[in-house]
Amino acid sequence: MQEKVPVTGEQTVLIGGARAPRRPAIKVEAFLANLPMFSAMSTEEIGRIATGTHALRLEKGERIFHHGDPCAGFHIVVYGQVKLGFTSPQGGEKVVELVGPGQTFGEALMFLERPYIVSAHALADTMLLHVAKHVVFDELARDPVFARKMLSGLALRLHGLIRDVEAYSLRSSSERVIGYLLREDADGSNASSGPRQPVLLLSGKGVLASRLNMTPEHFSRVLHDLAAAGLISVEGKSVCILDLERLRTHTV
Amino acid sequence: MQEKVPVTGEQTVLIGGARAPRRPAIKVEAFLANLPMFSAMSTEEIGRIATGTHALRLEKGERIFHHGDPCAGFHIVVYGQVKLGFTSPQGGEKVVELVGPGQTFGEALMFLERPYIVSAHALADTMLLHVAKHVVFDELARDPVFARKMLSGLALRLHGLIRDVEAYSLRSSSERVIGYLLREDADGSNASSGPRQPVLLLSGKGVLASRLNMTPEHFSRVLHDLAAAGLISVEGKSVCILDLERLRTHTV
DNA sequence: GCTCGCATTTGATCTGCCTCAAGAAAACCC
DNA sequence: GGGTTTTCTTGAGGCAGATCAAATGCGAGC
Repeated sequence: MQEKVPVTGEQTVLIGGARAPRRPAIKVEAFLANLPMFSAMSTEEIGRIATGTHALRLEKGERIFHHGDPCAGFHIVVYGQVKLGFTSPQGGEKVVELVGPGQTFGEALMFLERPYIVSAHALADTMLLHVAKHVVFDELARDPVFARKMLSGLALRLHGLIRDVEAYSLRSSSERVIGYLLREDADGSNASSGPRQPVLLLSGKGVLASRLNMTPEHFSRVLHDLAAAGLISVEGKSVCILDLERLRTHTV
Repeated sequence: MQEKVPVTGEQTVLIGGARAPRRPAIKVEAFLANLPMFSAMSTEEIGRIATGTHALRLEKGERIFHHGDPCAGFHIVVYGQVKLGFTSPQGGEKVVELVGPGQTFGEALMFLERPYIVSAHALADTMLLHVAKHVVFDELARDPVFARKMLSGLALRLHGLIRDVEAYSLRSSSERVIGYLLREDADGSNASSGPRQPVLLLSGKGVLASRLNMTPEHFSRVLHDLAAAGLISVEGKSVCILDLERLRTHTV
């Protein structure tokens, strides 16, 4: 079950609970203040947000919310990983988004009086902060800068989703895999110089395959083919890009 | 070429231009004030928005903006129809969205400092209002209610896009067609009672097929099959739903 | 280390949808 | 109105990727 930890004032939350000393503690205010969304806020404002925030700790596999649940606020990942996805009537699942530390999810739905259309599960032991709708709305009414950041946030999400739609509709599955690898590669420590670092696949290949809209079998084959063509090498969750240029221009 | 009509103060714009008397005239302020987005605004505020608004008239097929163009504001459709889509390097096109009268497009991109990723074309003779970014931003800084509406608007768009992703990834093409017909049917005059009105397909079947992520050929076949099953009847752009219940539960 | 359960790979086959091609029907345009 | 262009339909065949099934690898718990 989810463990709810109400957080007010300057309270410190021990990540993982007070009796597990190896897990680090965080100050909710400090954590919030470091997110882009809240970065321009005064201590006082952050304090007000923290008032409506509580921590959630989830074990691997636990459900955060489900298709049809009402939305009472949005979530921030402190550590761990969350998958958002829908389930088809026939039992199939499609992962829409993977959310990692420092990222948020569920903001958009706060503004629509509708239940969730996707469900969220923890893919690993995960800590979340849940920020209640009403403190967000209060702050939006008070702070135009915050409103602007919120708008940028949603716009960015929209942009990503449109890119996904593009990928799903006019790219082949190997192109989607390549696109994913290149993006992860660029996001990682391979900004420009030095020896190439391998790309670490976050989460299992099955989940990733679903995120890329293909079956695990097909994903495995695509990876195999790219390796056979000498473009990458795969070792467990670690993928080395052997020939960036050829990978970029690879067809079929 | 596009015809730009700067609009300030209480100016009246003759839709279609002053020398085409059969086309109705609109007052920009009045038109803006009737949009949900601006509905709560005072006359003064609407006036400020109108300051940054100009009218555009386009002929069928004309391009409004293109992949890569910078974004200077957002558009509102007064009459006509606009398609948003991307073009693949291999020449293929995918329609992401069809936008009709009273609807807006391009708001999201105002908040990202990035060029358009889709292009927009008029599918019919179309009149648009273009609202410049800066008047929107000024108003956002001044009016939290407007900010809230803008956020709702983006959230709604996001919601629709997620539904599309769901449809693309775990529905078959006939299910997408059925979903489209049912949605159009519900949006139209068939709220609940009376004899069933036929659904009018907006825009050509080719465009619609692309919107639903399938080839025109396949779309034609699906329509044919549904008609053969006695669920609908098709006559040009007019589709009659003969058996709503069976259509809802139709498989394959 | 060993065993169990799950994730991943590999192989064989199937199918939904696309492609190409050609005919029919509208829509457009002097 | 009649010819031209565009859109829509119909047919035949092909392919990317799904499905089903089985083998293999691998980490967690003991």
